[in-house]
Amino acid sequence: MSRTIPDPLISEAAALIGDPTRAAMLGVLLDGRARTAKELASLAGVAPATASGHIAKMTAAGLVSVASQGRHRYVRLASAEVAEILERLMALAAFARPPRRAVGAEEAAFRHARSCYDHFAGTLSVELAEALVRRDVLRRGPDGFEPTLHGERWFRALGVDVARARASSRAFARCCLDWSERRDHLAGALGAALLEALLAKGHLVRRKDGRTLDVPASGRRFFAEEIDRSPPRSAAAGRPGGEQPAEQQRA
Amino acid sequence: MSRTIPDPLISEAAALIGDPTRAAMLGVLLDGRARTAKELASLAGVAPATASGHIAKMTAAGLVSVASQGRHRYVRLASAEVAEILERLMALAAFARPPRRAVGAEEAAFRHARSCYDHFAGTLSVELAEALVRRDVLRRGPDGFEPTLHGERWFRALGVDVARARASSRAFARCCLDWSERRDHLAGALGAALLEALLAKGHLVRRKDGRTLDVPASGRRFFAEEIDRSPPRSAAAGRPGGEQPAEQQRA
DNA sequence: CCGACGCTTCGGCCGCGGCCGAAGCGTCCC
DNA sequence: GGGACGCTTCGGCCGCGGCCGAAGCGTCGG
Repeated sequence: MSRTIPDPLISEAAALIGDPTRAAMLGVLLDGRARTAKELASLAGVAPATASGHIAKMTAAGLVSVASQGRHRYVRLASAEVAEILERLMALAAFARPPRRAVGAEEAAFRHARSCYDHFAGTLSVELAEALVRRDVLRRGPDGFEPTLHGERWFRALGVDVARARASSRAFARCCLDWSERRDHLAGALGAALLEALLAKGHLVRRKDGRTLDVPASGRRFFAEEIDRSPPRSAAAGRPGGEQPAEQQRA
Repeated sequence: MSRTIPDPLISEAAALIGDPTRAAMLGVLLDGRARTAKELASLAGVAPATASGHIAKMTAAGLVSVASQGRHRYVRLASAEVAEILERLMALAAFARPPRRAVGAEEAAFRHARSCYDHFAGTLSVELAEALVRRDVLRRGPDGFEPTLHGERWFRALGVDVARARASSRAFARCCLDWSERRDHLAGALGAALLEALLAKGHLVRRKDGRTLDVPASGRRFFAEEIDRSPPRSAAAGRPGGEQPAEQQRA
């Protein structure tokens, strides 16, 4: 019997992602930053020659894009779509396998606040997005979220250039499903601008390696303020401050 | 340097999907129907022994689930999440590669109306979902769509048991991004019930093989009626980015 | 009870593809 | 110009994993 239309399409990209070395590289790139080929090689634990081959393949398949700059070649994820697929694959694996062991402080922090490609993800980001919807800063629209007029002021007050984000060629304010939370948070150009602003204001701080975002005191104040400003939606919603309350999920 | 947390998680599932034979099987299962191991073997073009091994691996990883029934073992996709990841991978491949050749009638029909796991997808489904939103039958809510009170009547008139869909353990009315359209359509328990009802009423007819859905005369009348009942939204419905030439409106 | 059938397990074959070191090319900086 | 550095290409090694046929187990039906 003839195979139906879609199969070779599916397997191509998946086979690329499926190699552990390439997956490690993509995992690194998930923070949205660009990396040189050598950096990726050492982070993934292979020789530069090997990494080079991987990068070439992933570029051809549209998973990553490369920018030459001097004698360096900077590699980054090709698009937010790629990032989202990677996040979903993580979600799949996390729920298919048993929860293994209790989560450590490292992983708790990672689930709490991290960067996903170029925007803000994790428990805290989901709570923020939901609070913004309750406060009528954001509304759900046909293409994800949409800031209200009142909401545009909120973003501007944070230092986000809403007009520039809207003018961007990419989706303006998509919603992105969080793998650890299974709830939406703000992505797209506006999400990226928001993360940028939160970093600039020092409410979030990137760790040097990895995607985990630390939440310093000023950030804890900020999020507590913004999230609690609206009627609590349920008993469990609170606790934005602590970054390692042994967030044990699922028995 | 130590690899960051997520990599092995990502590559596991992806490696499974990445094998062409397994991808072929998953592609077949994307129509939501359960298949016996032998059927899958012949559809994927391998010996039963080979297929058996693949099925075991995919089951362990939570990609498919198996139900023994007499001497048959029925295989189906494990969840709507898996189906969505597969659809997204297709989208990625379709946009990374050039459109290759002009789309044939086969593929045009496939893009127009097909089943995606257990719900209705394709151009027509996207148009229907958007029309239902315009007519206030559906609204966008925090977890995808939500039927209005008036909308519940609409669904019931079609023979959809809304209360049962809502009681189901799975997500009630998620929105699912269409790979060929890049726009949302109705998924989740309500989406599944809707497809069921449309098939029962004869507005859609499954082809024996593959996921393409044919739209007989009664269905064409139904969709024309339901979609046109609201003001047209704009001249060109699609995003300018991915133009599909000759989206022939099947006869 | 026996044969047909569906499925799985086992053993062995084989090829694809990841890996590296060495060599080559381009860029930068002294 | 020369050397250090980043990256790529090439050749060759090697192991993982997909594939099959044969054999074994369970189920169904006459």
